[in-house]
Amino acid sequence: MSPVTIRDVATRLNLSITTVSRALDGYADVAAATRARVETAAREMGYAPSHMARQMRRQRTDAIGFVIPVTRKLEGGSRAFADPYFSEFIAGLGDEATRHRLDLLVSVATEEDEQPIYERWARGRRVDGFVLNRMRAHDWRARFLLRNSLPFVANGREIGEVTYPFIEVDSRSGFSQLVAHLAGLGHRRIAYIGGLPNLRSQSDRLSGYRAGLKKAGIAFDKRLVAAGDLTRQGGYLAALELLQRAPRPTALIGMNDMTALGAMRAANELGLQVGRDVAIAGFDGIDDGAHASPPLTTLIQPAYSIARQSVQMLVALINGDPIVERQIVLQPELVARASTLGTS
Amino acid sequence: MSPVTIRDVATRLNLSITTVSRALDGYADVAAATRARVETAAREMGYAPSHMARQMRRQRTDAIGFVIPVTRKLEGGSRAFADPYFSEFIAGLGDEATRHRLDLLVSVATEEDEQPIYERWARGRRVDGFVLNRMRAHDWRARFLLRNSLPFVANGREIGEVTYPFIEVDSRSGFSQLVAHLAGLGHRRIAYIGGLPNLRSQSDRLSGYRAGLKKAGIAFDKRLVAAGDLTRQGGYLAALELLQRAPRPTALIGMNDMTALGAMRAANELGLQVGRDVAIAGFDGIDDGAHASPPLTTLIQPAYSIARQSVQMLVALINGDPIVERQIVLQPELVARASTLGTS
DNA sequence: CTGAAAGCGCTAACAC
DNA sequence: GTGTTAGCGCTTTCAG
Repeated sequence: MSPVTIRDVATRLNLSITTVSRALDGYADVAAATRARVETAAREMGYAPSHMARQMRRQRTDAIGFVIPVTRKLEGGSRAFADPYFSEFIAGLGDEATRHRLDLLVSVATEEDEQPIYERWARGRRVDGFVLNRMRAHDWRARFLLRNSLPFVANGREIGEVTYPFIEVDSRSGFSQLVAHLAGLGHRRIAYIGGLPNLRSQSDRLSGYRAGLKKAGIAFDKRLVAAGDLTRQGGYLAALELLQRAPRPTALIGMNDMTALGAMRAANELGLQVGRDVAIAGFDGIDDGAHASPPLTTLIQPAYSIARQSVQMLVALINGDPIVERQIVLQPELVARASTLGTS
Repeated sequence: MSPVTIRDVATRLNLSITTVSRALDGYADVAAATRARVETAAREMGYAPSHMARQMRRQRTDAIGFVIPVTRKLEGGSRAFADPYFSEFIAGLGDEATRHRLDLLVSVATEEDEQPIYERWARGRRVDGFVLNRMRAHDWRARFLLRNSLPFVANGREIGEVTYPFIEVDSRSGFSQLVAHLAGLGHRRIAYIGGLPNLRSQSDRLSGYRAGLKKAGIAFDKRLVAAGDLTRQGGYLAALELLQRAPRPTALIGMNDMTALGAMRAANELGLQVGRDVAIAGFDGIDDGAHASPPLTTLIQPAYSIARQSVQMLVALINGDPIVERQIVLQPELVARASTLGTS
């Protein structure tokens, strides 16, 4: 059963394919009666325009691309994006893409093996545009796409002045707030578990942390800063070490929620009760944090709606429509829960 | 900077586009010298074949489609696939697709709004094949794709004899094992929190549960069966109710890990210590279970490798290659952890 | 209001 | 070994 083409419909109606095409596309210059006939026939014959032919003709793919970043492969070569932040993000991309009748192409890659994917999609003009996530301090992807004049929207941005459109969460101010929150609860030894040093957000968050300390009149102590890798495991390991130092930190901030959840686990294993013996907070606002025991204090960044907005901007970019705001900075929302408040 | 086409390369070299095409595709009947010239020129000019044109000509999209199932929308219209099982699954699909130089098209949909997506992809011939997940007892998708002769691989299968290729985890035997495990630990009042009744896996798992009870000489009590919806929240609510009944069940089995994790939360809130006061177990083997406190006893189903195998089968199907095993049934692996063993 | 014709960029028969 | 040609299925001028 080979698929029915526009030509089949035209033949059966003794019309030209032109007319069929226009009738179906809702052009005004088609007789109402003709349009009706065409529509009926098309439905009966199960005709749907070939996407390939259409995109070939219009030089548009009607697809956007997103490469899901993963920190590292798991044992056995397996590779999951363990961070639910991306689940929400993808749901947002998918929903908004569908609203614009766009398809979403995804791939999963570490920083090491992402390049071939971007090249394949870009050079083969597989997608009309990209959404970029987890921007690095210096990010070849932005330069590459700019050079190939492919539209993209970044979540976060590189260091320095930047002309491309982005949506960013002001994590500097967020972490400063978080420190203030903890200092307000009486904490003085507040540790920080960061991430990969080349991430833009790493420097932002760390500097927010330092700014918060300063404001609270607490001296920065670099021994209270540990490196994670944005995963639960990374947070776990870093916290395990931090919490066995003397004097022990009384509060721990994870660069993201997964890190903080890992830290909670470490605390548990060391027999410390989170919220009472040690305060722990994260950043992202993922569901798992809200459902952890105790529930995790965090800064919420609205992944779902950021994703949707990103797609909206991208669509405008692709269509050459004017964009109201090209560079958006959102404020994260501090949600204090039992992991720092101690009440359960 | 309009993209460079095969014609540009041909013109510059005074060759026909045919020769260029063949040189680049590695055909044997091209002079070595010519091939070298072509390759150099192509590289210099930054030529890459247009994917659109190529797929148009070959009548292949080189893409496969996967619709991520979500149980329901979250508040505010947001819609995340909260189940990390799918993160792993997608990573598997993505990796294997890449290995075959295929792209992965994804969308996120509830059972109510999935249909337009399948139709769009199928009718517009947007993908070469599909991977289906969370099969229902009666699943229109299988029938639809069969009717449109579009290749697909199912994870799980409908009720009754089925001719299409699938990969399935024998959850019936898994749940029977799980009950045996709990009965072996002395439990007699073992509750079960299920899912949506139309899911094939629901009936399988429930019947595995009943088989396990029977083997252990425990009478089935329908008051010990509650309905969840595969989400943490669903498990939480169901467990809350079950655990307040008298006599209280001493063990709880969740249809999947998310359900079990929700149940753990409910137990916590009721002041019950999981592993000591109540045993809880799930199914899936997601990372969150391993990292929960206490770690969750579960049946592991290898999402990542199932996904990869599915893609392999799909590729064979698409290419018309012979398939060694069309219908694969895997055994889940029981991993007993502290949530049932009580040791911490 | 409708139709003929030109291509989008590529591949694959089929000649030479 | 290389070139000519005919499309893949559609949209879009441009004529009628």
